Amino acid sequence: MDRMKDVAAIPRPYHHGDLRRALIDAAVSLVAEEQDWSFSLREVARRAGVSHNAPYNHFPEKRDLLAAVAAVGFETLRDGMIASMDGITEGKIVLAAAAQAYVKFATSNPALFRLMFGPELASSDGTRPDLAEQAGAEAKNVLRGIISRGAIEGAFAVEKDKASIAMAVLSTWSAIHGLAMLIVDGRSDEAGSPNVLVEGVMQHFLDGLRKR
Amino acid sequence: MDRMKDVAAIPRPYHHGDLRRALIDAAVSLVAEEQDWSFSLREVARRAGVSHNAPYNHFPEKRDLLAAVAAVGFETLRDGMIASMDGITEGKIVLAAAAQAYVKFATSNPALFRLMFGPELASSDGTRPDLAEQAGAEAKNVLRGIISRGAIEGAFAVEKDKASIAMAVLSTWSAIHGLAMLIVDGRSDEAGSPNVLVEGVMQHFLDGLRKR
DNA sequence: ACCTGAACACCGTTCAAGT
DNA sequence: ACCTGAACACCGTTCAAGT
Repeated sequence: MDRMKDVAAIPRPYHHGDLRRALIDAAVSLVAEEQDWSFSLREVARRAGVSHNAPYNHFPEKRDLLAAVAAVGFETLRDGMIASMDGITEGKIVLAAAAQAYVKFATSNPALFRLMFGPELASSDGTRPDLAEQAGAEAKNVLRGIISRGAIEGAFAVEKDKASIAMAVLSTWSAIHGLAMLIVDGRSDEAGSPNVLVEGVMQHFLDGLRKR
Repeated sequence: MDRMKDVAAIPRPYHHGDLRRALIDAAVSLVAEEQDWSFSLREVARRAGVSHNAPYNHFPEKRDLLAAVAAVGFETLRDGMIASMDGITEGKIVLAAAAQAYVKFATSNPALFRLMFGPELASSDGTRPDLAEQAGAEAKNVLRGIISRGAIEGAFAVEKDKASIAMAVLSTWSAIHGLAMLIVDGRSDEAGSPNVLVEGVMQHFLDGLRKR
């Protein structure tokens, strides 16, 4: 993520070495700094030290640059989830770890998280750039892997058929994603650190809000 | 500049009758039409038939107009939830009905829903305009009411103390809100209508993903 | 192929002035 | 108190031209 140093050292030729990369890096920084992606494309170009429409050689529209930023975010999110599961075998604990990583990512990168799931990436015709579409599926796939394995090993009360697993994945993702969103949006005014809240939600989710 | 011939022979007076209301109405329509709130304040003014900076007499910034739009949305959401519960007494069914209303609102007004929970309403100093802050608490309060009553009546396995109920409310809200967001964002590619998905999630949530 | 500079049609916001 | 018009400093995007 920090490959900006070597670029600055070299005297800039007419053709930027890797402008595409530099633009994405600048945009990622701007999202983090301003907690927002309302910055102008011209500002991104300024940061990269190029003219205000050099970006158009690499991204047809501002939206496409944002999609590339989102893709970086999805990679980081997926990597974080996978790393959090390392060495854990028990189904529910793997799930809890992944949930913690998910919410941790969201609270650490609130604006990026919102951008990743926002509508800004959709084009006018409703389609999403491939980059973001594909990248977005990855976090879900990690959850799917956990649920599938849990179902097969009997850790969860989920049938092994595809539809049941898909529904269980959606339910699980909803709970985690909703919590992350509410925290990021400042709508969770309960006391307690994110970790505690994740624990609480996963507890309710795994045990159910049923009467015993 | 184009002082149009008054169609209905009603000469528009220098002072608009209720410009504030007209601006909010125009903005609500624009959010629905464009599925987006990137429209300009000038466009809103045009729709209301006033000069491009008449709005500043009623809203210090564009953001404040959007906050008023969000507040309208929160009222509608709350009303929908309350109406859906009408006549139902059994705890879990009340909860399911409210969840359906919540997701129904989101899928019927995707852009408005996103605006309501988005960061666009927060002012630069991080505070949210009172309008949206207060309105946003209402949907949550409806859920709190359901959970509280369910806890007292023993419908849910939730302790009656304040902290337990607060946590249960957050868990429930997370599951419903997350599902709504994922559907609205087009990230739920499971087959099935929203209603079926809500049912599935509530089922998992109430029964728990535990091994029986 | 990649980048620049001028140009176009917009914005949000401010300000002095009108009613 | 509420509204207007001109003005300012911006945008995103297009285009012809440079390397």
